[in-house]
Amino acid sequence: MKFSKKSEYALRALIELTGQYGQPPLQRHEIAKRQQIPIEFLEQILLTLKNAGLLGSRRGVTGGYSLIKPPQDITLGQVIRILDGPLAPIGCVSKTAYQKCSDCPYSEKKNCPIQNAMLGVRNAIADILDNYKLSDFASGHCKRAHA
Amino acid sequence: MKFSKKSEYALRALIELTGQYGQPPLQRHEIAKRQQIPIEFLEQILLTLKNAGLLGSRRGVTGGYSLIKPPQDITLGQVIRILDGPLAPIGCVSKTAYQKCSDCPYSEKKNCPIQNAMLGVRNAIADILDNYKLSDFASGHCKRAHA
DNA sequence: TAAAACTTGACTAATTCAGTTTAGAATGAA
DNA sequence: TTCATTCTAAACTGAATTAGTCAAGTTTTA
Ligand code: FES
Ligand code: FES
Repeated sequence: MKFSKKSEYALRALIELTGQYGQPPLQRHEIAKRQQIPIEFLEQILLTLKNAGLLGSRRGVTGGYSLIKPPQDITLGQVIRILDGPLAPIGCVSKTAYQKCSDCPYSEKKNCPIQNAMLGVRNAIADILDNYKLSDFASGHCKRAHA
Repeated sequence: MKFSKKSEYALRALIELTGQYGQPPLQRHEIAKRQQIPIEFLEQILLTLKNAGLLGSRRGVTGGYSLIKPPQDITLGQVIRILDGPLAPIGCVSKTAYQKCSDCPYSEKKNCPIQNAMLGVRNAIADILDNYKLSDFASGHCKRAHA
């Protein structure tokens, strides 16, 4: 149940880019240095985020990466789904990538006890991550797990 | 962020064993057949659960596996931790297997925005799974993610 | 005693993870 | 124009994990 290093690095890089929002682009080597991320690996991650439509980039000597949308319009849920896939702990409760459990004997009858439990888990995770925005990073804001 | 097949099979096997609690042990081939799990793989899982103190077993012709504790004393959290390790999405928010983030620049100052967010996630997951008992499976009980 | 059942450990193929390498294309300063 | 700087794209790698499989036991009891 761990997030990959990619997701972690992505979030760390996005913290830097959030701080730079509205200013000139930030270069990969600057992000890598500040966050201690292997630069070539970071590159891969930034490209993925760019292709997913979160970042823009400019080449050449004054180039770099920058957020393409305001930080309050990007959620942690989006970022993590891009790099790690669906949030759900099991395919049959994913909203963004549902997959029927081929071998679960309760699958057909829609009364699977495991599905029941895991749906709660997936919703709890998504409720937090889909409401936590990049802008909340800057403010040190902390969403509560349960009121 | 997916659970492994091991955890899934373990829970499915435990549903069967919960139904059998207080009665003679259930044999692995019976569990495998009812839940459509490859028998040698199931064996591995049952052994792990046994070594973790959840199951007992008897050998020989009338043998099999059985729960060693009442179903209301075993939580999904316990089971999943045995097979998949800690529930936390990142080492620095795990209560059962804490690990410092060696390369996170905020790690020292205890003001890591990622840690903040992920602690919420880990607590939400643990709140559900550590309160969901095997006995809740039988009753079709569904813990709500958020009141 | 022999069949049925659990026990142990090693083995494997396929995939994923974390990262590296290589080659190329755009930008802008000299 | 030329050239260093920067991003782009893809293939490549070694280690670890996943999901099983296999073989050779030991224990129990009919
Ligand atoms: S239907 Fe998905 S685990 Fe049962
Ligand atoms: S301290 Fe763990 S991610 Fe920052």
